[in-house]
Amino acid sequence: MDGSTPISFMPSCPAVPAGAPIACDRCPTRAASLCRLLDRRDLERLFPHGPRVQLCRAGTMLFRQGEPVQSVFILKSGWIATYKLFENGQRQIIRFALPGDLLGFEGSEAAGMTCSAEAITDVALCRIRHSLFFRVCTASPQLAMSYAGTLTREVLSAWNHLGAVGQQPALGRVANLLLDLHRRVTALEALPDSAPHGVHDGIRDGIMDDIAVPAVHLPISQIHIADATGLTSVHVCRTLKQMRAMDLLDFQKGRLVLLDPDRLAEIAQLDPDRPVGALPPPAPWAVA
Amino acid sequence: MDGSTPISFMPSCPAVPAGAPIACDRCPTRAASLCRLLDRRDLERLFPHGPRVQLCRAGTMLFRQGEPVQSVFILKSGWIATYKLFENGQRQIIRFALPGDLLGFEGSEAAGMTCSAEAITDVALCRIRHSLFFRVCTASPQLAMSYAGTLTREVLSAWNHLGAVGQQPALGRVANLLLDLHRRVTALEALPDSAPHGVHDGIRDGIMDDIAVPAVHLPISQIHIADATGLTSVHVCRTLKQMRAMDLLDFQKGRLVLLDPDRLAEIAQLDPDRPVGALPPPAPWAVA
DNA sequence: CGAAGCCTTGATAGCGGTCAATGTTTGTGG
DNA sequence: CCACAAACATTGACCGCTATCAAGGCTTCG
Repeated sequence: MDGSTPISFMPSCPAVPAGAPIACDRCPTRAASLCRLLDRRDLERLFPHGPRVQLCRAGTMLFRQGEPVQSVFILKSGWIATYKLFENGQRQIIRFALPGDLLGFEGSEAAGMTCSAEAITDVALCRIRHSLFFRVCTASPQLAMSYAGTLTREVLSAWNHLGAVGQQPALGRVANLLLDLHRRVTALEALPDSAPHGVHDGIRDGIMDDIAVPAVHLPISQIHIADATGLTSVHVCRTLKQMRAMDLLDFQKGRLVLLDPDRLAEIAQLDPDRPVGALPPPAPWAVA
Repeated sequence: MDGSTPISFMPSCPAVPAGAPIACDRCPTRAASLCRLLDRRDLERLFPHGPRVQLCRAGTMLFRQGEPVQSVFILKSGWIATYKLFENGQRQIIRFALPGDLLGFEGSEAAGMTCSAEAITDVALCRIRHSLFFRVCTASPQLAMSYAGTLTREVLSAWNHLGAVGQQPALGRVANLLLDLHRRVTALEALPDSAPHGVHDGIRDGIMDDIAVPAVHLPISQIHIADATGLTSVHVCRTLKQMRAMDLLDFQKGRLVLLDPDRLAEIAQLDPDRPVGALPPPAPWAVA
């Protein structure tokens, strides 16, 4: 591969013009511990010609259920949904990937990819061939354990999701999902050099609280919520209406405002905080 | 720690009398790739005084939701269920751990354990302190990647489970679960030196098939199935009855017979095969 | 301005939950 | 060996949460 050759593996994915390569310590978001742990040697092995970023438009399929395993992706900006399709035409959204998250490990040699991935917004991501990624991981225990940490967080998240979908009524499921997304978006925005993905308005509401209630932007529709929670969009609409009436939260046009976080947390029964960026200590070079 | 000191971290867990320590390459089951990859040096670090096995009675809690993270367990024999409890008293079984499976990574420093684990049958397991486990993994990239492989399989399993619970009706959920367990038990029994955990009867049924239909033993109740699938035990009972009437499968008193695997697979829409023991190439010493 | 996609709302129906009673199995102690 | 209790399985009656169907409104975009 030549450093000046633009990568283009999908028609609707215009490659970034191969100019100044975007180094990973200039990563717009550092949510993924991977980003924190990749040292220069790792980087050189992963990106022999400098890391490059691909851009994809909203709606692009990054991979499809059943395809052979090929690449892992580090999401740099934008949102991606992974989901399973069923024969009756329904789909289950498995997870929402946010900037810093890792994708492409949702398969095995034997079975191929078990999910499809679709860009919800325009996205930018780094693509790494599986073979290369695993070779580098195998050579760097720190990186391997960082990868393991990422996987662990995905498992915990999946189990939380499973608990909500399996045992909670509509109200709890929606609360669980929105609270989780809110937490993640907020954590992203708190990162030092993050691009402003969310809208902070500092709205004050009727609640007798001395702190402003911030609104965050979630680029998802009620249909996404429905497919993620195992409900129908019609019922999600009714549930959101109910939550508004209960002064729990307000979600309209992608604007989420938590009106009563405490009561919401009780309803959602979300796992306690999993700090997004705090788990592994940052590598020495990343501290500077 | 002295090699002759029996480990006893739970009242109802009689420690194995410290006799000949059970080496990991004598592992009764080798489902976990971890077991395959642990080389002698790893073993010595993990078990400075020789690996030992603890026995626990059915019903023992191995860890509880909210507890601080302490130990990792490699299950040697028996079944364990991990689950989340909700405030309304319901529980969601997250997964069934079978011999060879790894437990104890279901938490983080920040949040503690996010699940509880209870022995369904009498079990035997190796306990490893977290700090030690991660130290050894960090020192051995192969082991770290093996750990990552285990985590990946857990993620894929969780996502499959999530898809079933989120989008499939009762029939599909039960089919999905039983098919998955059947596959795993069968894979275990196929291992060279596995203890006979299942009952092979080679029953021939009305189906015009030239191979006998084997029955496997699943040590779970309809209540377990209900808690895992997000149904009630009453409805699981009805669903099993229906499946019997449809000549799909027969599950009674822990005896599972698949009568029509093809139709079942279609109903379950389970992910394609994830070979349990086949993923990582066995370490050289394990081949002998 | 028309089309497409999403949101909203109402009416109706069904899957699966709840409640309750009974049967079956297993284990324990007399 | 029997009595009894506990846990699980089974069945029926009834109900509620959520799906389905359908129609109309709102935005966005070409």
